[in-house]
Amino acid sequence: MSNLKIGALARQTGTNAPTIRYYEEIGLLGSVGRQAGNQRVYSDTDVRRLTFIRRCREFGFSIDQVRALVALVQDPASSCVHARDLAQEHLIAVRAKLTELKALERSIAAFVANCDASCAGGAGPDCVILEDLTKGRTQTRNTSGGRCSKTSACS
Amino acid sequence: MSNLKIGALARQTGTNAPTIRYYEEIGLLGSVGRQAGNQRVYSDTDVRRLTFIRRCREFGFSIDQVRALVALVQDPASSCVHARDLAQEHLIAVRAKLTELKALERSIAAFVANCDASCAGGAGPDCVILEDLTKGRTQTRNTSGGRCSKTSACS
DNA sequence: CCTACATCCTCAAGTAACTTTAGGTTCAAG
DNA sequence: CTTGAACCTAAAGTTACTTGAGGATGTAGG
Repeated sequence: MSNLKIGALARQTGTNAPTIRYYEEIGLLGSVGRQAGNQRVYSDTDVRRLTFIRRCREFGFSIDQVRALVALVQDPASSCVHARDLAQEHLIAVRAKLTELKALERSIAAFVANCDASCAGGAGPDCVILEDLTKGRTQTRNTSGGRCSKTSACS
Repeated sequence: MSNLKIGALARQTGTNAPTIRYYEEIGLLGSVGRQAGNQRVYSDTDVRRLTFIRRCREFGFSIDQVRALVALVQDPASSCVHARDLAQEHLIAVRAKLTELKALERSIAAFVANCDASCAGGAGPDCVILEDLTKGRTQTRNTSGGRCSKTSACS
């Protein structure tokens, strides 16, 4: 019953105002009340609903998944076990992404380390590290055999 | 000098043919030769270049960053230290994302665990776990106090 | 040589989840 | 009563592609 305008709702939920309008447009927020001057008015219910939506989005759920979750919360006949299952499914995806990202982190770190070790100041076209990228996986290479090393720069 | 057609190049580099055409369109692949019948022909140089691009993309570099890296490799006056710096910058972003994702994983896992512990079979609207999502951070709650628990389902 | 059929071509539109821009109205303060 | 912040709608832009339509070309078998 706080009767917020869109700016206040935006601040309370950490959402941009256009995003809030967008959520309304795609039917995530249901119908919203209006003031005399056609400006949107939001209630506590709306605050809770948008908070829920934002949290789900932070959790990495897609808009469609959030739509399902919102329906779930609204529907008296639904079971929260369903929500659990959605979350479980999503957890698996997150863990896969996590694994990928870890591998990525190692690769880039290795790339940077290789640059530091064997390619300081070398020229682009002859750089052995850049060359690696055009071939197989970037991997730790022996620092001594490079064409451009600290002791023999290639430019 | 292998004179590949787009399909072969696609297979060799793990790229869809339309994506290759798209890269050409946005200027990532430069100008490509054509056969008599107007079909694209690719050389070993193209294979290397596309491989480089794909690897960079796998590394999570944006198209614009890849464009910079490609220019870097092409430019005889450039230094590979520049590439290192781009990578270093990207590494920081990846690590930030990694941290976020780890927190996310913990949150979702906690959510699922909470569901299992205190909300099995409960109805959506009354589910304390779903309710959590509309409030503060999801956190470990005491399993005994929930309104819908294994021993007292709420539907 | 002719017929399938795979592969290629271009151009246009679709995708997710918003953000940005343009041009105009309304509200709150002084 | 005026000024400036906040609001409104509608449309286009963003990223990195993917998908689809409709037609041309290349190749293998008969």
